[in-house]
Amino acid sequence: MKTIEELLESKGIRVTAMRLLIYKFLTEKQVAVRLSDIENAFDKADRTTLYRTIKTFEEKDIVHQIDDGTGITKYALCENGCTCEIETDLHLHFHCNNCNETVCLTEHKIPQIKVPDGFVSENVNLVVKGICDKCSGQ
Amino acid sequence: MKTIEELLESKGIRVTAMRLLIYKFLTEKQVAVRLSDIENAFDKADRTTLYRTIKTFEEKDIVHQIDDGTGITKYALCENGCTCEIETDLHLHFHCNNCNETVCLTEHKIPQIKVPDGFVSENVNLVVKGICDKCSGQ
DNA sequence: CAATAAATGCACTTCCTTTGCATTGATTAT
DNA sequence: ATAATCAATGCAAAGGAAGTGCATTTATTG
Repeated sequence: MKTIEELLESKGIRVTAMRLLIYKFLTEKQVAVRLSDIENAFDKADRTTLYRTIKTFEEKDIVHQIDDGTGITKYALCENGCTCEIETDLHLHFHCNNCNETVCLTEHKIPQIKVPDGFVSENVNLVVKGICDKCSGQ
Repeated sequence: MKTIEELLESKGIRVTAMRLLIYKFLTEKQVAVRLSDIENAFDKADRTTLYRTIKTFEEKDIVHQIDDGTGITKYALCENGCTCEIETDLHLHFHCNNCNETVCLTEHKIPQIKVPDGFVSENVNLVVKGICDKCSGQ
């Protein structure tokens, strides 16, 4: 089990207090977060720093973007064996229409999608919408 | 084969010159269009009109929204037997990473997606990304 | 033809994203 | 250690897209 410091270094980015905090914040969140969520969690920090930190994380394959159809980009660390950094990996995300939260369903893989002749599939983005386990359990 | 006028009337919206032009523009386009694409095509018209026209079309199930991951909402008429107006219909869109265009693959249906216990699937948004037939053929 | 309602146009606002530039902080070489 | 260098941060502002309020025009109905 790597420390966060070791992980950041292994990805080739410098370890800073801000980056450690943001990484820790992401690990604690069980859902995909918007930039504004991070802003609210770190009042002191400038949004530009948060924005650029997330962008750096994204470039270094520490987080991945999620477009869940709300129109606002969300980000998530993938925890258990998710290989989002691989171009051909099959993402699967669930967006709850009730609580408006989006989660990574890393254990549920996407079946192979067939495309017409001439089309080359490189990546698949799949967002299932509905009611999440927390909301349906009520 | 209905005329555009008849189609609009059957959907319960008034026929106006602007709406006919926009509808015609959409039928001629083989790809999903952004609002700004329509703006560029109709310099004279105000963007609010175009915006509201598209919204009206959307409400009346004439066009449907596509979220292809570019962060910009796109719209498309679905031509052959697409039943996008049905909530549970399985949309499938292809986004080309080369020419940046998004097309409706109406003939290719999405397989059933399994979600974990407690989750209720209501809708699925699937975007396959890669190289489209036009770009791969070169 | 008058009254009513919808469609259009203009102005403005808001939200999110992105960039430029100065400043601070950390790293490397002398 | 100290200077030089480069990355990280903070502040300000710009840009783009989406959405709203209100006045005006256009079409429909009585």
